[in-house]
Amino acid sequence: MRITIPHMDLKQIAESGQCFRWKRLSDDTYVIPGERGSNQGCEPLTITQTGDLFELSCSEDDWNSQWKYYFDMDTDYDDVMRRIMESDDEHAKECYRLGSGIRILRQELWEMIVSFLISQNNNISRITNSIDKICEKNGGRFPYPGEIDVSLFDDKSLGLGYRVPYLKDIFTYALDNPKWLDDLKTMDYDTAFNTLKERNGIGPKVANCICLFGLHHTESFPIDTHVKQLLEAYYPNGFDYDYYEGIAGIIQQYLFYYELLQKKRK
DNA sequence: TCACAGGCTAGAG
DNA sequence: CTCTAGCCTGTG
Repeated sequence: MRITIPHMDLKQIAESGQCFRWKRLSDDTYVIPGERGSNQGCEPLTITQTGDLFELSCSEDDWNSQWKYYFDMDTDYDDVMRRIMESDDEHAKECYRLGSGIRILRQELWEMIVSFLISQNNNISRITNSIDKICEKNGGRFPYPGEIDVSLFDDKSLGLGYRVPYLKDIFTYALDNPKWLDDLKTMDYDTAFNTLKERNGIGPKVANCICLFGLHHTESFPIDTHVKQLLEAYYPNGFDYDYYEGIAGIIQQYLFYYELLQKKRK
């Protein structure tokens, strides 16, 4: 099927660091795994972009029942644009010019927890590599609690390093506490953040990433080394979190993406 | 060789 | 409370 979608750029999303299992076929075409949580067994989606027109390999029913939600079509990105343009935040405006096609995908919570646990003190190629290999060991599907033996993480070829015990702990905990994931989904941002931080290997940065990308708490503002640097460079007097109430996390994505582009140029 | 990469933990002060 | 060494490991 075909559909026009505003404020969406596949390359920008793919490089914004929120998804680790998109397969790039070209700058305009990506394959996105279909299986996610309770939707396991669904076909992967091939999506091609031409301007704001998108060609998708799924049916209109699949779009309405699943992918439309995944691409966050129920968030008002026109309003986000307005909030930036009506501000006096010149740096945010500049970032928005380059990254206005970024959306906060509605990805599956468990996959985000595991992915961002692996992401700490790590680089993108190693993260995707580790996740790919873990999925390989599970028949190409992302493993859910109980689906795999946690001793699998000891395999050195996965390149997980010191994060191995974190992964074993979280898989064991989620299996022993089957309500945990669903409970997280009902919590407000602060409660979810603190509940996540109770787990071994989840600190403030990882917890915020899970809140933003796994629970879609768009007020969550993860601060990694890059964001820390850009805040010091562009916001010496402090970032106005209050002005961006409710959408600071989306703004963070624009700032972060811009920062990556600048660093790539060097 | 050495710093660094989408950080966290534990221990010291 | 804040601060920081050490942690796995591939990359430049």
